Amino acid sequence: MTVSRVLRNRGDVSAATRERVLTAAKELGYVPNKIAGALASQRVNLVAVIIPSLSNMVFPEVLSGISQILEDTDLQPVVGVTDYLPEKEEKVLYEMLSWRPSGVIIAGLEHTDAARAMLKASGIPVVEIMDTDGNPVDAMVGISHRRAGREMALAILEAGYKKIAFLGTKMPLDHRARKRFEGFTEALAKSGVEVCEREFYSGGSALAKGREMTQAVLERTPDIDFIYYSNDMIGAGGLLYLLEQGVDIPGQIGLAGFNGVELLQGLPRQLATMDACRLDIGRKAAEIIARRVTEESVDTEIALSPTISYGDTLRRP
Amino acid sequence: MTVSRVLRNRGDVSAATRERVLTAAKELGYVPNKIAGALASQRVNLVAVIIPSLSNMVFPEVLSGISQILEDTDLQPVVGVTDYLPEKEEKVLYEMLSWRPSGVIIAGLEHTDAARAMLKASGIPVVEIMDTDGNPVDAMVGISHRRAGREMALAILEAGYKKIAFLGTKMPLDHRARKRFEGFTEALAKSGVEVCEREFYSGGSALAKGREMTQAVLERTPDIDFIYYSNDMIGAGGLLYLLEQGVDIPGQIGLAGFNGVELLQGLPRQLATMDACRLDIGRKAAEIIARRVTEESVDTEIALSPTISYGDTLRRP
DNA sequence: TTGAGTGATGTTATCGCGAACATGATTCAG
DNA sequence: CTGAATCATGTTCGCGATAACATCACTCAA
Repeated sequence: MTVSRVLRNRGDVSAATRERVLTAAKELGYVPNKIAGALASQRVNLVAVIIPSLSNMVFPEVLSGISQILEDTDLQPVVGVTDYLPEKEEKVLYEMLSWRPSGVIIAGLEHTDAARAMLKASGIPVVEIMDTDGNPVDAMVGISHRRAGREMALAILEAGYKKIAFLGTKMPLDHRARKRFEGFTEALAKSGVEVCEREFYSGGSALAKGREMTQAVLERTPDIDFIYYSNDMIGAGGLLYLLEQGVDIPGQIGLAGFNGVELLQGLPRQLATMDACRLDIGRKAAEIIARRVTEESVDTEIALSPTISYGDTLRRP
Repeated sequence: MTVSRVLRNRGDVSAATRERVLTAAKELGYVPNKIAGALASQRVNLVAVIIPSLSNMVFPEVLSGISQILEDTDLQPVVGVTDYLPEKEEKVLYEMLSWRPSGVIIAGLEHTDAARAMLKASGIPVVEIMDTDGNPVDAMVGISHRRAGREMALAILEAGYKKIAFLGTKMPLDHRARKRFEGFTEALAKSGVEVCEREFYSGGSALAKGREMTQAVLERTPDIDFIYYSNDMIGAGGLLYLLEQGVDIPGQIGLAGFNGVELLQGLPRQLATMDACRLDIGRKAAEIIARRVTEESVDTEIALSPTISYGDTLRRP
């Protein structure tokens, strides 16, 4: 018992015994068994973080925001990856919940019924992140992708572009990309404009895909004057390709991506984009969990507002 | 007890009761408590994976290799990030070991004494990955970065380059980058060549840094004819910069990076590089853990051989 | 001198499950 | 028809810590 007190800095222990315990522990290479500790105390200092992918760069950044905040608490993030598959999300969630974490941060608002039920039944704080177009189980932090698509559409129209193409990922599973696309086409439609070309990819090097798709749509429809990419990586690929072709950007063709990834800073031209507030989303989500764990109550719906960065590839209004 | 048997598919349970249990569990939203299960069975199906960073792209790929293999077992990876800090590594390791995982996969061979002691004392399989220049606590899977540096040096010399610069990360904490650099300079020295310029960065967008540093060294030493970058991202930045400047590559200046990242495929020219076998490292490491957990004994030292890819930026021999 | 207060340490029960063994029912070979 | 094997289910105990309470020694004010 005294050992337990020393190792947790709890209760009164004389300096002498504390010292003895500490040296003995070091000597024996003793590592306390958190499993037993958690079972006895009914507390687990883990926060389940469930995201679709680690190779998207977006998610490591969210994670980094989460870590920043949790580092000042005794909570620890544990990551699960779903590969954008609802069934895998359900499985991962089940696995994580069976460890009785102190909270869950999960990407997206779309989950299987079973997953949603588990989240509700878990009795722990749940923050759904990235997206705010929908109803959260508990709390949510993110941006409206529909609005992001709309705003980009308006900026493009305002800049005078008319023949607009959309290049993106195959979207059945990426709801946020889908919502951006929907918002985008909606806003164009209101001005009587229709996307004149669209192309979707999956897998492969995004940069290379951006090139290929850009080339493909321009071959089919040479008079395109704007291309909206569903992410910056393929946008960067397209930008590199068009520059090589000697196309005047943003005069002849304008370009925009989405995410505001750091990578863009090294490109020959700054691609127009929209910041997805990734770091902030992670931080805010972690804050909600941290507060909730300490019994405070908090705002549960936070919609951040991304702003357009015009870069060098979209004429300013 | 019967419930336990049903939920773990162990022992005999009649189809009827199994059914009853399953429906009851679903109805109640029952999620078994792994904490108690682990405590009772002394088995935890987690594998601790400890890596320096998630934003390096190298590590997500290693992780993906690990996941691929572990998916066919009942093991699950749990990731800890150290930010290249030895003390944080120690802390993360301690935290993870206190959950009594079934195995540890940890990047690098350099750890604090305490960390090494914990690994030894843990009594579970430990695989140190990425690097083979040193002595593992238990098993190791990786490539020799020293040799990678040497081989690149030889290829460069063979191609006839003479004024060679090195651009990389600030290395005190990135031992693998350091070893590559050491192998590189060593091999050059054997041919009486010395690196004529070197520059190190930390933080920021790697692509942008690659540009800046390339510009900087060329301003200082305009007659450089080869630049070896410690990773592909800064190499890509340098490549983009030099192409903009209208430099003849690989005639006037040759370039090479390291890692073989997918990104390169979308660049205007293919950067010379060396594959770090990331996916393979992850797979092999996971295999070792999986085998060991099932009592099989396995090879414990696996050195993979990366090969040079000449791309378009290094003259072929 | 006393007894309340505090500081340091010990004791016991408990967390929710699984291992090991126990039990009762059924099957089946000889 | 019997005894052994098999199947289905139940019982008991213990995993390694913590919560809650208990104990004992000591201090100090009234």
